[in-house]
Amino acid sequence: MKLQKPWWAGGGLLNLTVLLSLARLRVDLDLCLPQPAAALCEELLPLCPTRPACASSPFSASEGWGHSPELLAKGRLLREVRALGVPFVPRTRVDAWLVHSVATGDADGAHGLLGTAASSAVGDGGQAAPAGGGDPRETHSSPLAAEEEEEKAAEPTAQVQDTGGRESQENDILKEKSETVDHSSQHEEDEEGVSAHAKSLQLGRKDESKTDAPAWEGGTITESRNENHLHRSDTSFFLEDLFQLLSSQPEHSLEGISLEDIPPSLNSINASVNSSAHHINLSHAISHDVNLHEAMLLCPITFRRDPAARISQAQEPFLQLNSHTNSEQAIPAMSLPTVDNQMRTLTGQDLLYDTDSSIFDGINLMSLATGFNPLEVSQLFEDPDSDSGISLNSSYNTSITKSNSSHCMYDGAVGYSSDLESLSHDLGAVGGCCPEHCHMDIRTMSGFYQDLECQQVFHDHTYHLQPGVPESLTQSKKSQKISGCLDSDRNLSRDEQRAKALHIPFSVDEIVHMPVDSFNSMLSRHYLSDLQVSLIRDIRRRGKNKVAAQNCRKRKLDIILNLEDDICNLQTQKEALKNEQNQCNKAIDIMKQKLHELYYDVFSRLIDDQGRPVNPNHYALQYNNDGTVLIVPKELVTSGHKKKAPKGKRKN
DNA sequence: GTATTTTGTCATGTT
DNA sequence: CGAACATGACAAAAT
Repeated sequence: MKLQKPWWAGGGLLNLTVLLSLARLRVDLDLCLPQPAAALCEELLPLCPTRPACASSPFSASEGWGHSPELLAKGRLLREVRALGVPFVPRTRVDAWLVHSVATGDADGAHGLLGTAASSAVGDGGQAAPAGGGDPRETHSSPLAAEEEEEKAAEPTAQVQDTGGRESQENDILKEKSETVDHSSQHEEDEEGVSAHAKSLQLGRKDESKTDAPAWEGGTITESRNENHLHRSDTSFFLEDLFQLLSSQPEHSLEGISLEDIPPSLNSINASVNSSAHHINLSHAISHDVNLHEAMLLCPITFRRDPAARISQAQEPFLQLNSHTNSEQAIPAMSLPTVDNQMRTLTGQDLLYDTDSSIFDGINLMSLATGFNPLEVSQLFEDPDSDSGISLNSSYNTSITKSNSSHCMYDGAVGYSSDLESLSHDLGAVGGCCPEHCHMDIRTMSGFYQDLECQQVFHDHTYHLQPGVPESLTQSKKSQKISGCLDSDRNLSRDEQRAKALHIPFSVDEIVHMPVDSFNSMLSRHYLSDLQVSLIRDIRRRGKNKVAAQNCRKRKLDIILNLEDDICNLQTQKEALKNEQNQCNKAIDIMKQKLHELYYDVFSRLIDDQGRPVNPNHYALQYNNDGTVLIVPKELVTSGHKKKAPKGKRKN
């Protein structure tokens, strides 16, 4: 059951009203409806009057809904609901919404469409309510509606105080609406007869509202709601809920709540919403479900690592708001003061707060629908290492059950953390190494938490941290505290640990660096077992070998560095030799050129017997050892037959 | 989670 | 021959 990314996720306008309602309905549908019905719910989403696309005037028929294809499509979809076999029961609120949606616009079209949908429902034996039977304005005209209005005017203060109050109020409103609908329905019963099924549904709704109100006081709001959601098996109920929720949010917006009562983090959302959709009052939505996950998430953020966290300013009101909600419920789960729990919670905060708020709502609503504790579900998202919700779930259960036994606090967290497991592994045994340490910490912190008992939500498992302490410091202290059990042993080398285990009365340094004579005399002077002597010799051997290895590596490194230096020197030398070679080549070229010029100069001065100039191409100069120079034909020179020039010319 | 570096250790050879 | 040392190889820890 995974909430897919919806149409609103990418936009700047976050319609929480629709978001929350649809998220819940999707959960419900996924749980209870056949798949086509859930898909149909998806199809119905765009029809939401508060959707940004038509949010400019959600209930203005002339702008958004009068003659709108959405309305016609809605009628088509209503027919499809029935065609899918979903026992859709168009109760008065659905009809009321339809009528209300088109009341200011094309009433005829609305009635026509409504008649189409309703008649289809009637044809199936469903309860087809008259179009005007459930008109909210008519409902409000009733005495009960008047009371509702009065309550709405009188209750904002209570709504600001806690989210549970808002929920209970909402439930009261729903109940009263249901009762109001009942009144109208009873009139309809006389004419058309109300199905017992619809009655049971309404009774179920009443029960739900009855159980919800005290539920939060008892700290089991999620459980009660879960039960209700799980017991919902009638799909028509949810389809009606869809329409009801799509339509009722603007009507039931809690006008008494000002934006100041909304945390800044949500005010920003509200501001963006208000900027583009003036008719959407998000107060109701915000006070409805968001606070549930805020209650679940914000309290632990007191210890957030990042002081610049964007929610830091919003925490305090929620701490007070939600502590009532969770404190009683959370106490059984509080006895998990494990480091890893804290880490998980904190990292989970980071994760969760960087996550789209829709996921929170999804979590929360999933929890409502599936029976998971919100914390439990959130932990599923908290654990970055976990790829299995099952394992987390089991871990959670383990921690709860074991912590209830009030034994060593570490017991409850055994299943939580691979880190802790590894730590325990390194310790040999956490409880074995420093149980006193752990219990001492718990005892010393108990007073602190008694002070915070009514303020802190213990659910977050971070109660063992002192607020205000930066998490980085706390983490380091935590790791030090944990490793403190180990430090005495863990900082020792293996040989030192072995020597300590065998109670060898010498230090490793002594054993290793002692001269051989002293070493032998030391062994002879002390009565040592063979095991001890063997270990001492091993320690000495390993210690010396360790030093030797270090020296060897150092030496090797030096050799490498020297070789690198040699390479550099040789490269420099090579470059110098190359330059020298180039200079020599240049000198040779110059000399060749001069020789060539001289050659031709000599031939230019030579003449043969007839007084003609000697062609240098046919003759060459031959230098003899005695210093004489002969003019030799080239063919004789090349053939190796060195003969004196027959002409015996001499250089002038 | 992987790749690289550092470190400790062992086996073996040399001095 | 034994001790000390040197060094390659390997694995574990650290980065």
